[in-house]
Amino acid sequence: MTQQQRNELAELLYPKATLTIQDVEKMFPKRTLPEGAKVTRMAPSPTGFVHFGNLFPALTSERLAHQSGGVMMLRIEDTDAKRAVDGAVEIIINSLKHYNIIFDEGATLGDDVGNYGPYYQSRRADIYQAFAKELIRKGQAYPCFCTEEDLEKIHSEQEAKKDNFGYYGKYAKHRDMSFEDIKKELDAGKPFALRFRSEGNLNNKIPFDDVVKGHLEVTENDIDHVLLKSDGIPTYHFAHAIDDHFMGTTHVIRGDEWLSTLPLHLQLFDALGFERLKYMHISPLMKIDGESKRKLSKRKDPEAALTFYTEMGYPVLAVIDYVMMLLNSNYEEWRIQNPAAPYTDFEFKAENMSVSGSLFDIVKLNDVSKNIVSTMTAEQVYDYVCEWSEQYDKDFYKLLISDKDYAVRIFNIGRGGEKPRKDLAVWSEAKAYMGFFYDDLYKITSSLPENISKEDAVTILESYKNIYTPGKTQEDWFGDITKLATDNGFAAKPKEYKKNPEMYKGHVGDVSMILRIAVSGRQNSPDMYEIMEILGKERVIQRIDNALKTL
RNA sequence: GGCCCGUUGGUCAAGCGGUUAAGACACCGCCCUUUCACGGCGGUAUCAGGAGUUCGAUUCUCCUACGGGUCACCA
Repeated sequence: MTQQQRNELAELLYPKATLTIQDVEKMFPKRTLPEGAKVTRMAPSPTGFVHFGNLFPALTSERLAHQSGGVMMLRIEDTDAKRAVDGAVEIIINSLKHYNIIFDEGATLGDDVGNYGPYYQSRRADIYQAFAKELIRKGQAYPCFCTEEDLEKIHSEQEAKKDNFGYYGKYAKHRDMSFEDIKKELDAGKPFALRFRSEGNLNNKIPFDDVVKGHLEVTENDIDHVLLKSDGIPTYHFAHAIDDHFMGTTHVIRGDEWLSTLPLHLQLFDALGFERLKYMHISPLMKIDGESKRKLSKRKDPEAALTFYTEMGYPVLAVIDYVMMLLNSNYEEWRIQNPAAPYTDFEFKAENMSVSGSLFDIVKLNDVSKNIVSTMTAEQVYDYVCEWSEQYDKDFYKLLISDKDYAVRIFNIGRGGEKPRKDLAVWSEAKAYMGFFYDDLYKITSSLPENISKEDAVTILESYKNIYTPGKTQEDWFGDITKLATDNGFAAKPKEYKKNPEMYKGHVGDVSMILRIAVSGRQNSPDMYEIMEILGKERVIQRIDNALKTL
């Protein structure tokens, strides 16, 4: 084909695309940012599902951009109309916002924000086509008239011959069509896709330095990938090259499933005359499934959905901390030294990122969460539990807001000080933890331990009713219980009992247990003294009476 | 199958030629303790295998095994 014909072909193929590359260059001036500022982006397709794994590149992008005085963009990759879901963009923005990931630029629920838009790829067709035409003129792209069936046939032929899959070499039948033949197909109204004319060779390796993975050696790409689909909309690869170039992205942060198409992307940047960008490929989050590991799956694993964490009531900061720990190996150490510092104080470094994929460990998440919750004030915990229950447990919510002071006092048990209680990991556990404080939820669910007779229990409860006086110091309060123990043949200290078990019915702990079961309805509870102080005399007596009837 | 990446205790991992191979979670034991939780102390447990380079390999090279990813007009 002559240069003349190629020029003509470009017009023939995309007659409506009048934008030139000079126009595009004028549309997107270079960014002026401080030295070292990173420009990152999140580029989801609008499928309406935000995966837990999406948090990894998202948080990485956010931290790197914002801690360097850079910019983080949201670009919607809606080039595949089949996959688009209504309301998906809203879900993406809101879910990420929930995890403190806020975009400086890009798609919003209203108008785009920023000077490098549109940030919806479906609205950038003319931009892509300007470059497509340029590639056609340079002989680096050509139309392919294969139908879906044609491509399937090629695929099965390759399967049979055990050849590599793809549109390349002898399988690329439209690669060298003459101008006249192309014209004939076009005149016949045949749809076409625009393919990249790859000069790559499988025998050549491309050395490449990934910011996370380090030095890699990838094989050149020899497949003539589709650049523009038959509807004139680009594939991801072509859009990625053009958008990230003109939007001024400095670091492309994405999952490492993209590593295999990296050679194509590099090729495209070269062909378009763009300077190559820095890439950070992040390993996927894995999950153990029987004997083997696999990617955390949207279909099989409920914890893959971001909504799972909201429903369970994981504190946002706990989830962020857990992700940060997996992302940067020294984050956990930093957190131990700075238990209450905001995570944004931590210096996030690409070189501390893990090269291989890690297993999702919900037990660890729970531990992280307990630590986070233990640093909160009672008031904060109250607010979070209210926020959660308003949505997921309305009855409990009503109880909580009916008397805020009461609830805050409950959450305050064991809180603050050097060694705070670490009991709550998720808000959904709150009800089981402290529900018994509310008469509606109080119920004796535990029977007496075997070593305590019913008679003793009755005697002790009856006597305690007469003794109990609120407002004492904890010391005096416990003195009463100790006396009750010794008066009834129980040892004052567990150690005395252990020394001479035959001399006693039990020890003071057993006496406490009787009261605990009566007052809280169960064998485990936070500090009894504080519980009684919060419940107040009337409720305590009521419950003892109830226990007397029930036991 | 081709191509690419990876492999330190059950999990997350530090390590970047010479270490008693950190730390955290989990587990077990002891201590503290009126229950639970917390906390303290201690313990079990790891360099996938094989060659090579080296005075010396967890660290470097190669091979094997295993695991993962990917091979669309999806992103």
